[in-house]
Amino acid sequence: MSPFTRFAMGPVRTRFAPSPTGYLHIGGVRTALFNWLLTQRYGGQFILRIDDTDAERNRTEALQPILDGFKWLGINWDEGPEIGGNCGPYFQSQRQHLYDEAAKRLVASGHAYPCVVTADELRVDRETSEKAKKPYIHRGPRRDADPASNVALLAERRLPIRLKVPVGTTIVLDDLIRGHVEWKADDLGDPVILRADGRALYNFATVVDDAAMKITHIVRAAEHLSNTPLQLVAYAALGEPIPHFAHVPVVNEPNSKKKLSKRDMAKFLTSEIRDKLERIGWTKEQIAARDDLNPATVAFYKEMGYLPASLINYLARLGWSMDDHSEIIDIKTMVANFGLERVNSSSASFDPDKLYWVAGEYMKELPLSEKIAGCLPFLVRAGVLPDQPSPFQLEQLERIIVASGDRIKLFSDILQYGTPLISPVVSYDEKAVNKRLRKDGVAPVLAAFAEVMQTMEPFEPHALEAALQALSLERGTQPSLLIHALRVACTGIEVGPGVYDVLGILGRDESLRRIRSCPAFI
RNA sequence: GCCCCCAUCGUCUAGAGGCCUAGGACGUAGCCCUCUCAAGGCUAAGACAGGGGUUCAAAUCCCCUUGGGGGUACCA
Repeated sequence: MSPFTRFAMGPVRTRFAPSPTGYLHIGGVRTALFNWLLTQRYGGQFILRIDDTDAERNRTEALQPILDGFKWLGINWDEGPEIGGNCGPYFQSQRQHLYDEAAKRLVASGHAYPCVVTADELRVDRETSEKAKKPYIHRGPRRDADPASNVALLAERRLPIRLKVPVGTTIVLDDLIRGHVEWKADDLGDPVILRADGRALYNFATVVDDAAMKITHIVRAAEHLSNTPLQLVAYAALGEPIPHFAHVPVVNEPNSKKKLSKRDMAKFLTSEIRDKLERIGWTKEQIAARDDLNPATVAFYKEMGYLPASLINYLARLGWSMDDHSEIIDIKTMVANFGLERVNSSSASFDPDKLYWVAGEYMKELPLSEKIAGCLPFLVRAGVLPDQPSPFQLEQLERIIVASGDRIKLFSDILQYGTPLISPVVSYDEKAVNKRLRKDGVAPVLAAFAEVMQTMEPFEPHALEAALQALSLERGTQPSLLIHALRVACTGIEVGPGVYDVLGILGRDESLRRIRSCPAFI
């Protein structure tokens, strides 16, 4: 029976189990996305379960940024933090009793046994094997003891519990992405599933929880493939049905075959990225105060003004394809076509350039009102506009955004195009001034055009263009001479929207003021 | 060391034995459009890791090598 037949027979239940680390990692969210897409496609539930068993590394406040990241992206969960569900609690730290109970049950049934070997003895054994260049496979002395005596032993001493790997067998997995994989049980040591203090180990807790939560499809990063045989043994010992597994390829660093790791995220906060953040209004102190502001996290893209749908689109295409040509795939189409059978099995490098392009494609389609709403906070943060802009300022912003057109790919791009028009020119680009203003013949024609502007009616782009063409013809100069001079005079820079739009947005008085005080005349 | 996974342009991918002188996309370069920058149009460079098989035929199947990754924990 194909796994896809089984999808139709009951709801698909998938889960994502992040640790509360304070940020949502790009690689993690991609895995979560595949889980979510699967449930959207086949109908089912996506569950968020918080893996907070590692007490030292966990802060409760560190969960919020993760939930915020999912919310921003529109990846909603059907069960989990904030909303609960029938299989709670959804925090592993609150489920210890379940792991404890399950482990004891396995001892009683002879599938597990208490470990009487001390950590020191284990270390010595391991080193001995290593010296002999032999793999170390641990089998504890109580392994073959009578289950009842093991139970009795546990009643008097607190000991770690190990799972019995069935010797002589072959453990097989038919992974939905990797295909058929097998391991010889004899290559695997008996793993500890419960520490002496009762805390469960990952490989056991995850199985107990996935079984209890009736997870049908375990879609997780490929780095967990090696954990799977042990987990399969645990399922069998527990007498639980084995879910489908799909190991998705990991996300690599840009232009690299190295995994995009949580551990060395700091290195992604390059000076270039710092500059970018500062340019959009972040102070050095604010950047330093947030360790999640770097390109390996979802929060970074939110702060840079990426449209969430564009990140989803990019991440889905990283490792998955719909067909041989589609790049921009809206969420509805994605859901309707998503399937594990078109997820690649090799790892993929994260490409910021392509993401930027995707972001631009989405921005092109965004309705004007949403563009304005999205850009505004960036201008406010940078101090270009007040918290409560006047109707005039809002109208001006709208005209700037319209005039900027496809130049705005990220909301933060408004700063590059909007600031020179909203704020007074504080500095002129030296190169632009030399090239466009301090040039023979520019000053007189600029002055003459200012005269025309003074009285022309109406003061709007079409009329301005006609007037400029007429003046250029009359004086025998190239229109472009005046056009370029005007842009630099009015904005200080050489790039930006069409110059007639620039003048129209500034208005007659402001345009004249800027022209008359520009470096062409001093 | 041992076990497992992966391998097509710089990057993301298409390709399930003949449709492949390997297709698309991002990026790069050039040209066109043009008041600059974007956007758009056109063009170019650019890949089957290597070696053996199997087959009339291999990017596609098998084996080996190489390279990358993961595991080998009382981490997750």
